[in-house]
Amino acid sequence: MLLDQIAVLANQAIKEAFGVRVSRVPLEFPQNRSFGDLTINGFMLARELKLPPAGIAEELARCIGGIGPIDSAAAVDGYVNLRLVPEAIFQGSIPQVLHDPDRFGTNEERAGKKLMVEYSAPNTNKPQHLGHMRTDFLGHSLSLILENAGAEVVKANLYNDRGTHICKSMLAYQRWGEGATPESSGKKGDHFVGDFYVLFEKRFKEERDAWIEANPDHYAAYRDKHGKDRKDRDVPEEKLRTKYAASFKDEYFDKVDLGRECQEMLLAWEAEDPQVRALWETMTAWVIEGMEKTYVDLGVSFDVVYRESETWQWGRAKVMEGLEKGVFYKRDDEAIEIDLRADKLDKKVVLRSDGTAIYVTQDIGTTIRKAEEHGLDGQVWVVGNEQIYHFQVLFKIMERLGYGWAEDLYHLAYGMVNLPDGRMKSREGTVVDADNLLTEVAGLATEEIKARDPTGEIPSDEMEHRARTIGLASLRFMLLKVSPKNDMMFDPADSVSFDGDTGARVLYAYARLRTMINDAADETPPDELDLTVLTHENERNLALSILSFSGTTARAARDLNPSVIASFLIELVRDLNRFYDRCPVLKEADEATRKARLGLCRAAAEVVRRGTQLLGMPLLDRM
RNA sequence: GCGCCCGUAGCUCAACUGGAUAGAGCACCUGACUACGGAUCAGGAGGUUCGGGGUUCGAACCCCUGCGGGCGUGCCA
Repeated sequence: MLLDQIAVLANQAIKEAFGVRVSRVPLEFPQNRSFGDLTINGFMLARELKLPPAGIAEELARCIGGIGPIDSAAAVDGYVNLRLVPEAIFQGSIPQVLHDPDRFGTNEERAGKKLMVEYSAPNTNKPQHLGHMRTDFLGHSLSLILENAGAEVVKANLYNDRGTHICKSMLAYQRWGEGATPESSGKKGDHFVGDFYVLFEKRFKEERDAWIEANPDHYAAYRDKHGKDRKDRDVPEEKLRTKYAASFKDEYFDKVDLGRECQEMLLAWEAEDPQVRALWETMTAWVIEGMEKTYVDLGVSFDVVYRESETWQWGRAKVMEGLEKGVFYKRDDEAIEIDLRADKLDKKVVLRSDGTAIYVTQDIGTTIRKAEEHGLDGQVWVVGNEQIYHFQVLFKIMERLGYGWAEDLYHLAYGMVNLPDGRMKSREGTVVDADNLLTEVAGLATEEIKARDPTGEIPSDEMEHRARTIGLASLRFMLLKVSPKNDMMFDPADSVSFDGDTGARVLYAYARLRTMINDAADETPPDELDLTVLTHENERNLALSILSFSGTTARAARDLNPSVIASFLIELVRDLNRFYDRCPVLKEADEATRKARLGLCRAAAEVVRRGTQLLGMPLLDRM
């Protein structure tokens, strides 16, 4: 590899000039290309060499200029800006890519590690929405990025298929479903069940409001207790009402028939009541069937699927072991707890006083089981940032239990997806449904394709295929280009824009390359190309962009961050478009130049393919 | 109350974790060879990086403080 070679040369120069080798040569692509092709950061070297940066840069520039692929070196403000021999840049990129495209851009960042990535973790009572799409895409892309970094990755999903929320839709169906099925109603299973979940919430609210109406004293009591804030001022009536109503969710759930029945149903489920279980089996199967269809449409997949209905009891035995080891202790009320205050966390109950499991109990069991079953070196959870505290607690518990791999557990806490008019609330129907969104975006892509196909030659099934591919790629790219940890804004109107920094632009660039390569029908082996004819700045920049791919994939793996790949693709595509604009390929008269440029195009196409592959984006040969 | 996260161009986001002149896209303005596919390219305008202190050769990034927003703080998930 060219970059490795330069790093070695630089280190030799450092040895000659300063008498010591450095642990890592800080070789970077400069943020501004006018500085040079590559740059060595003298400030970084200064730390290790304990000498002033400017002096280091000047000395190093003197030693290294003109050696091998380095054409010239200039010391500027503590940096050593390198200008490379053009042929080295092209030889270092084009044949490198073409000889083994699938190897180009792989790295050793996670070599030999076996890792599990858990993502999606849906509730099996409603269809997926935009928020799920972020974890679906992030988790899937991350798995690909880690594999590319040498890891063996197990993609895991966990269906949250038990609990109160599941009983809600079951109860609503039991009461008002009239024996309908997804087939009889013509709905996808997850949507069918989700509608009953919404219906439950609606009816529950009605019953709750009626109950409040009939029991004014109850609200009065609540007001007496919560009506003043800490500074003894009156809480505004409207706000108090809202809080009061919200408190029904748990505290007063059993005051309303529907709520009480829901709790009874959960108990019946846990007691394995055959009727309840039968209903549960049926409805869960409907949802899962619908959901798995959505996964196919989204292009995500899993190697193993856990179900909470199976895992929820796994943690008990582990908690008991921990109790014996003294990691946990039993409180007076029989609840089992851990005190994490020494680690800046709080006390946390890990098993209820009645011996039943809670969320952490389940996760304690599942985490250990996963590690043991699959012999994992580490685990990653792609879960929203509202659960940061939960994972801090979980990881600390693993550490206290003495698992060596505890330090290789990582919560990739992604931010919320907001809409222009606020946040999504499933109860208020302000969610963006995944299936609908896919269809909608595909529809808009169809318009764009038609606008470019005035003769209407594209057959309808091909049209459908292209539209869905463009739509999916656009959504993937849009959700992945933002740094995972940050909250993001999703404007549905923008999601269908095909100009600018979009997935469609990347697809377009690729399709353009493919048709060009096809039309050329030139299979000259890379070694037979005369690359010395490539002299244009735009050719050079494109090749440099290609060279930066490996560093990018390594960084993505190191930081568990797909967005750096997205940024890379945007820059690569920009360089590509600039290249096209100034450097004719098929129309080029000189045969050697035409072949060399075509080689550059073939290499670029492979890198676009590799990059999009890591984001899980589908591609098209024609658009 | 306490804890964590965030605040960068009108809008949506970057900035390789402390390094050069803070960069893209959208929107706005001006241009481009009858276009190897114009879903493009060239250019313009747009910034006190929320305010105020500090740390150092150097700060959007670290520390303190104030303001604004989000999320947590369950024997819920």
